[in-house]
Order: sequence, then structure tokens, then C-alpha cells
Amino acid sequence: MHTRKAPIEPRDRLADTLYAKFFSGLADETRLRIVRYLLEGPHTAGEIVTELGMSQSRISNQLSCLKWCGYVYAERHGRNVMYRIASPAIGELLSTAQRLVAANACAIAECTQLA
Amino acid sequence: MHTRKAPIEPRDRLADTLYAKFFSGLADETRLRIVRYLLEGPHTAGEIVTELGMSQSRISNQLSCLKWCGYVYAERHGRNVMYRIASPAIGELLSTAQRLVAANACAIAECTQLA
DNA sequence: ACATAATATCATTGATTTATGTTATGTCAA
DNA sequence: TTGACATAACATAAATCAATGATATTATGT
Repeated sequence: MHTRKAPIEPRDRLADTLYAKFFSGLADETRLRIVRYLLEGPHTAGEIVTELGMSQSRISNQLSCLKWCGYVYAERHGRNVMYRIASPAIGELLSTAQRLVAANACAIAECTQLA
Repeated sequence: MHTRKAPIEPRDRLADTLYAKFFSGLADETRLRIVRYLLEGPHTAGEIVTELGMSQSRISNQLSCLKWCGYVYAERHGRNVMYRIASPAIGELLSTAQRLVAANACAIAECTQLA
């Protein structure tokens, strides 16, 4: 028999560190806004700055953070840099989250505990 | 025609705040370890304490945090409290993340930028 | 070659949040 | 009363975000 296709890797702390870091990419309102904006289609850095109304420096930093984590990638077009979502799996991630959040929005909003 | 089933909600800042909060539930190594442990099956609070080797208080706090965000739910059994993953969608979330992280592990590990 | 637009990067600072430790107490249920 | 857990009250250290502003990079227009 073949080994069964595991839906989830065996636990190990190294991986957990990595995943935590990965998820922290989305654990910030600004970055989430960028990601959701890009889910509507590619945009240049400048467009993102305008859309979110934040400083160029701030957006640029968050973009490079999203790049590190593999959420987006960048392509130079002339003097502009076009950003796009790196994989359709990111849309899935968000829509799965939506279902979970929808079932629980009030609890999350009210959460005063740690985290 | 029916309205097309939207895979992603229209952007709005309130939702972004909520999602960011939701994702921050997984943006912590300890909580991730708990979630992954529970993906293997339900466990009592005490078992989790033992498995992770952390203080009861610390685990309990993180558990209630995970409860707020809707990742797990708790059921009393005698003097024990049994925790289980709240929805299979959480497994999906993790396995989608796995694919994304796998494609990018080194970059994430090396990330020194903000976030 | 030079000026400039678009973007990235860097340093500094400060505010805020978060995680954690510790310790104590409260609550159920056996 | 004790075992299993939750909750609270601090204190503290560390991480994170952001504001600001300077500088670097790259491409374009002149």
C-alpha cells in the first residue's frame, strides 16, 4: 500500500515557528488590507499607497514583509513595481478564514484576553 | 441571474480588523503547537500542559484565547476539560498554509523585516 | 549627463501590544 | 478536601508598529 497522503504534517517545533511567522503576516490590519486589495487584481506600489492613504515608507515596508512571507510578488514595469498575489491558495486561505470568522465574529470582536 | 457566489467578501476595514485578530490567533508558536496537537485528536487541558511542558496558567490562558477566536471548544468531563478543534476548516487552513510555507520556507525563516 | 518619478531601504524613536512569569484565588466535581 | 482547571493581578521583557526623514536604486525624459 502507498503511504496515506497526510493532510497535515507531523508536528514539530521548527515547523511551528515557521507557521507562526507565516501567519503573523496576516495578523496585521495593514497587511491584510493590502492582501485583500491585491486579491482584486494586481496593483502598483503607488496605487496601494493611494488606496490605503498611508506613507510610502510604511507601505513599502509592509510590502516587503509580505514578499518575504510569500504572500505577494513584485514585478518591475518601467519605474513602477507591480504587486500581485503569489498564489491562488492565498484566496483560499482568506475564504476559509471568512467562514470561520463569520461563525464567530462577535466572540472575536469581544475578545479581551491575551493575544 | 443569481448574484455570483463571491469567494471573497468585499473589502472593508472592520472585517480586516477582525481577520487580523483572527489570524493573530495562529501567529504564535505556543498556540500553534496547541492547535496542531489538537488536530491529532481531542485532549484535556492537563494533557496539553504535559505535552508542551509549560505552566498550567500559561496554557490555560492560550486555550481561552483560542476559544475566543473559535479555534477550539471545551467540554467538561468530570474534573477534566476536554478541548477539541472547533471545525474541520481549521485543518484546511493549516494544510493550505503548509503548501504556501513549503514553497517558501527559507525566505520566511530569513525574514528580518518588520513583522 | 542630469533631473526626476517611483520605489526601496535604513535609522531612530516612541508608543503600544504581547507573551510570559509568578502567585494567588475561584470553581467545579469526585 | 483534593484534583483539575480557570481567572485575575501584577510585573517585566520583548516584539511590533509606526512616524519621520534621510538616502539609495532604477528607469524615464530631456
